[in-house]
Amino acid sequence: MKTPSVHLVWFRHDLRCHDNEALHAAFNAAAADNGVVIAVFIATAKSWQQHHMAAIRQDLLRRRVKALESELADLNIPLVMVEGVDYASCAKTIAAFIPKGLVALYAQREYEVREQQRDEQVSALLQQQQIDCHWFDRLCIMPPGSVLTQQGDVYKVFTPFKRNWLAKYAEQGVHCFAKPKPQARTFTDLPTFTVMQEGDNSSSAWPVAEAEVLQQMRLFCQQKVQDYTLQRDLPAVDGTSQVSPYLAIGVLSAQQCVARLQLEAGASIWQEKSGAAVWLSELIWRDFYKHIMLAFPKLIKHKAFQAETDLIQWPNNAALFEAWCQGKTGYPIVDAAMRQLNQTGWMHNRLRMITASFLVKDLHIDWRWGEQYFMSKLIDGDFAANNGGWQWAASTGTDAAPYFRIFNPVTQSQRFDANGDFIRKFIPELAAKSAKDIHWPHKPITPKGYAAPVVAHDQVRKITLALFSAVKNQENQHA
DNA sequence: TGCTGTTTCAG
DNA sequence: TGAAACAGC
Repeated sequence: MKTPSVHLVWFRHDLRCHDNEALHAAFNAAAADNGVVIAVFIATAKSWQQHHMAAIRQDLLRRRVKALESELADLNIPLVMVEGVDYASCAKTIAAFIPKGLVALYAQREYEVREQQRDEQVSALLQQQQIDCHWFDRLCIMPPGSVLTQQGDVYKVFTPFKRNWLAKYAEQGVHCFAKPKPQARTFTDLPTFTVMQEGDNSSSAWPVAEAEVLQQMRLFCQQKVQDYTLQRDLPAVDGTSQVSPYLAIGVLSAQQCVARLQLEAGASIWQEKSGAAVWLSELIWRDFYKHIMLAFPKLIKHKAFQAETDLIQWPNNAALFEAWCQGKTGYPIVDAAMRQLNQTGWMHNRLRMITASFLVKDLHIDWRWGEQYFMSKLIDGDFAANNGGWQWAASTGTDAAPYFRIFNPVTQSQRFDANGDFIRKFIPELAAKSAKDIHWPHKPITPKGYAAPVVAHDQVRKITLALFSAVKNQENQHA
């Protein structure tokens, strides 16, 4: 019997069967030439380590790949799970793996520098052997390059980007690809390979079955999104979608989120400040930061978008950094937030802004220290979103908060955790404090077991203003 | 999705 | 007296 043509889907950050364009295209091609579809995932622990990927995120990834294996098996697609090394060796791994009859590879494109290099190497290698590569731009809702100013430039400011994005969306909507039907034949003549290792199960609180994840997103769109505008800011309330870990590894696509939102919320997505519009806005931020990252590779090298802010000499006091990491700064909302991160691998977005502002503008520590720490702990750690968020908070980014926007951690705490419920949950030392006193528990004295404030906010904020205005003035003089 | 110090004005 | 508005950082 003749060897069938083989179509290989390479799963990376699109670990799903629904709305997977690469998988969909491979199916169509196999149907056309009477071939078969197979799939591969390559674990690259060394690269993940280099990128400071959190252990809990690595575990989520490995658990998800195992679940994907059985979901693909229902479609008669074998998923080969290889324990590789790093991005640089992926071409070698694939070369060693190439099955008999392979005619094409299908994958979703990624925009970080090393990921692009990896894909170029794989492209070159397969081209030598007359194997086609098909790359798909499905990581963003609107692919990079499709949302540009009238001059053809990449937007550097979010609001006009969003306006243009929404106009495109109004015009063309979003398309989702159906989950393929099981293929009639399957391919069993797989090469030998190093089997992927299991994770440490640290992410077990997060389900990984595709159906369950989809259901969570749908329930959010049905039941919670209408209250999102206000509820999303309260860390004590379960008012956010909680889909970020799944978007980060592609159990869900952002397109699926928008399509479902449209279905449930209808025209209210066009209504300013409706929950649907605000949640959609968050998804547009996700696109915005990815577009910016691709257009400005210096961001991947951890350079500040606003170059002059890299002239600031951050004191980088190691003891203060340690206090921040451990949640022992003496500022309850900051400490509760950091403990939530350390204990659960996730932090509420409002708290990400507060803790980031505090690290940079109260403790005077380089935002890159915080960026890396977040990556090393977050289950949803995504370079573009994390870097974008940090540069926004640190006032070094494109369309960032102005440098003089310095959060007062006590005011923020009073406003967004008014009863102190969130603080009490993560700081048992303060459990007895009243709603009034819990935000600043140091009067008349700091409770036993809780940290004294490591800095005085009203003093350090003035130093921040001076640090920034010095480099801004320098900039003006050069100009 | 800012804070702070100051001014203004109704009551 | 305190809410609201405002300007500057």
